[in-house]
Amino acid sequence: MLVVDDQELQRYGFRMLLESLPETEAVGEAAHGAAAVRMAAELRPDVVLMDIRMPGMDGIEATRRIVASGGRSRVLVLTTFDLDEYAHSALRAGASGFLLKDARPAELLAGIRAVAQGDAVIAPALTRRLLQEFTDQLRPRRTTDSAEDPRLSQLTDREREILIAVGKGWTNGEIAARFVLSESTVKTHVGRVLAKIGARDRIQAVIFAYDLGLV
Amino acid sequence: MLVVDDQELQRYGFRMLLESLPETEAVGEAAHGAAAVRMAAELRPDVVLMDIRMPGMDGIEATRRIVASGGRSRVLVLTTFDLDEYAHSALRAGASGFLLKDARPAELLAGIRAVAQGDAVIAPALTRRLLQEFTDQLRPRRTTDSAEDPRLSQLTDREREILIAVGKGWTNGEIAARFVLSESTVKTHVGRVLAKIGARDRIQAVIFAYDLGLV
DNA sequence: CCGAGGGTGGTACCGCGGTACCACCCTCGG
DNA sequence: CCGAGGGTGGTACCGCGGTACCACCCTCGG
Repeated sequence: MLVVDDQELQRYGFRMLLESLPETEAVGEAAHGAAAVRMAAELRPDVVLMDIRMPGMDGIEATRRIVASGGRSRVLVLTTFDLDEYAHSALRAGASGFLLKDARPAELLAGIRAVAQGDAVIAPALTRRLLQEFTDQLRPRRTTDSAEDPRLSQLTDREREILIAVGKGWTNGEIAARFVLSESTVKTHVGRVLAKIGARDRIQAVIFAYDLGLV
Repeated sequence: MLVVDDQELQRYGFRMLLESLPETEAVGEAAHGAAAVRMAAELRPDVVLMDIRMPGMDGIEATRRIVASGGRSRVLVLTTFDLDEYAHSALRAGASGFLLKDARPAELLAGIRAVAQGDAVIAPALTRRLLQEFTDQLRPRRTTDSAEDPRLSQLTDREREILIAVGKGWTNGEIAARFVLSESTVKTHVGRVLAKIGARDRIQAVIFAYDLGLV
């Protein structure tokens, strides 16, 4: 276990909390990122409690280096700020968790245990946003983009469906089969889609659909 | 608060746990998805505790409908299985949380509180995988993919150039003009590219190029 | 020196894609 | 009630895309 924070009082608080746990062995301390990276390499702690805002190398960069070093250490970022930017950066840097310092001790301890076991934890307030983004990426974008690109908003619902099908690489015949239409109808729809979005052929429609994230 | 589970004993357990909370008011119960959807519409509970495996309409579908109905109800999925499939489906269906039934009561309660407040919770064991996928999606694809996809490495330099040109939506004639080739030659190259990457037509080649980040 | 493989070019042929029309039905708002 | 617009379906026609061949040249390694 390694506690990284530039404020001594804060380190002291964590230390007290951690030493109350039966399973926690030694606790190392570091006051800034560079020291954290060095001590993580020496002590090889299971878990590193990492503050973000620190003079010199910040917690994000320190996390990146510790994770990149390939050791078994897992980093749990603890910060007073619930800013999205920080959380994102921390998670991209390879942190196994992101909690707020104002979490109750029980939550904090549960989080530490989870990270020690190889799981991950994220503060509930952040989980919602993360989930939001995640599902946004999974599900096809909706009305938001339609407003962004005037060409898309010209399309009727049916035409939009057809465009997405074209974007998936389906032939007119396949689209006809899946939508239970005649191929003529599909051709008509595709033709109108091409005209409206200003595409020369369905290939440019595919590119258009990809660029707008429809597929 | 609405508890949805096909096992009466399980519902009883949750009920006992929930009624011990000061902030919890009434608790409704449903034994299958259809009843859950109906009761959610009537009772308008803050939180719905949803089991996945149930006879008839399962928890995923019930979640989808409750969320789609636009009410204020938030769904916390509770299941004995930590299978990725379930979790993904549940989250895509719009669930605000996904916890395992074997979580300790304190975690469960914390999860319910978080969801009631509009936050989201995910079981630590799942968070790790979700994070993994999330960060995988965030980072841009680069040269690594060339090595990753064996189909790309089969292409000669010329064929790769052609593939990229196809991905830009150029016709054979345009490619011929820009590369100062005959259209026949372009056709030959395109044909070989399609064969090597296993594409039916140039449209699927375009999609292939996009998916690999070539364009 | 020779063979393999990549790059180029050609011919012949078919089919799907795309355009240009037209027509009919349904729904909905003026 | 009627007209507009969306959805559907059809015919006719052309051209590009794709396949199946074949051929020739160049480079490079055995």
